[in-house]
Amino acid sequence: MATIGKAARQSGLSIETIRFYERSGVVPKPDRSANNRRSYSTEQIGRLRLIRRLRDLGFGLTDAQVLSSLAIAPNADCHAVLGIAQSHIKTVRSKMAELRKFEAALVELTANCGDGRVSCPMLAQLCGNDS
Amino acid sequence: MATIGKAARQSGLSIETIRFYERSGVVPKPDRSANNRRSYSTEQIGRLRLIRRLRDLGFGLTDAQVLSSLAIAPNADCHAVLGIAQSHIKTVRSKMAELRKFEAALVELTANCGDGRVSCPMLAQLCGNDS
DNA sequence: TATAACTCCTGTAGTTACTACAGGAGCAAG
DNA sequence: CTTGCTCCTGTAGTAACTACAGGAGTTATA
Repeated sequence: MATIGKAARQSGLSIETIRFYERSGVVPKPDRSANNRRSYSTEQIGRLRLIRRLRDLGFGLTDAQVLSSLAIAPNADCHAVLGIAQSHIKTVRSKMAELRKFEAALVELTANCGDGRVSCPMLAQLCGNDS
Repeated sequence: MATIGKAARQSGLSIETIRFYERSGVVPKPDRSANNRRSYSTEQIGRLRLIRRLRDLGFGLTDAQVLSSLAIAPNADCHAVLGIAQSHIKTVRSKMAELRKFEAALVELTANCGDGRVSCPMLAQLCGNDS
């Protein structure tokens, strides 16, 4: 059984984040030791580490909570996992598409910019009346 | 001079968003008509529309505020505009790189998933102790 | 043994960029 | 005279933390 500091070091999360996860129900409340300190088992630390990895992959906390629950279920439903993961892949791809559009527009807008003229062609173009 | 509803329709922002921009100092407070209603000039509506377009390009509100101020300055400093825009392009590109990493990892993790096995290879891999 | 340094506790407020009310008021049409 | 439209202020909620304040217990050193 480890203190929250050790759990933080071993999971890669901060102490504050672990307390926040507990407060918002992402992980179950751990036991408390005699002096009211939180006490984590290796399984619980593993769960925290899994959640950190899922977050590192861009999953939302809700997904991370569901997936980490599925991970400890004895007969984890792989199809449910796959569904969440594929939906997340779709989200990631549509965000990438959005960013690509941003980039193209920005590169075009700034193409004529900064050549020493007084008024800015980028803002001039964006100030136009047509949508 | 237009009401906030008209300003919203003409700028593409919602009424609530315009009030929020005013509250947080992104745009200056407009005049009020006799019955305490906000009253917008065409210049102010243009500024709101510019801010919406900058937001649509992914600029943060702080950048949008600075850029929309530069837009109405008589001798707008094009280099300042260019600096903000290029910094934003960098941000967009690094976010894209991050998403590409997410996508690659997710595709790999889910490659062996969902073939009817009982335990999930994706979660099994993420539960590992290394890293 | 005293004290300094460290970790832990609870609770609250701040971040970004809004969105969604609650509760009220002025104004026009039926 | 009531219904409906727009407007007003103010507050609270969203995602996922982060950063304290203020206090208490624990450990290391002088």
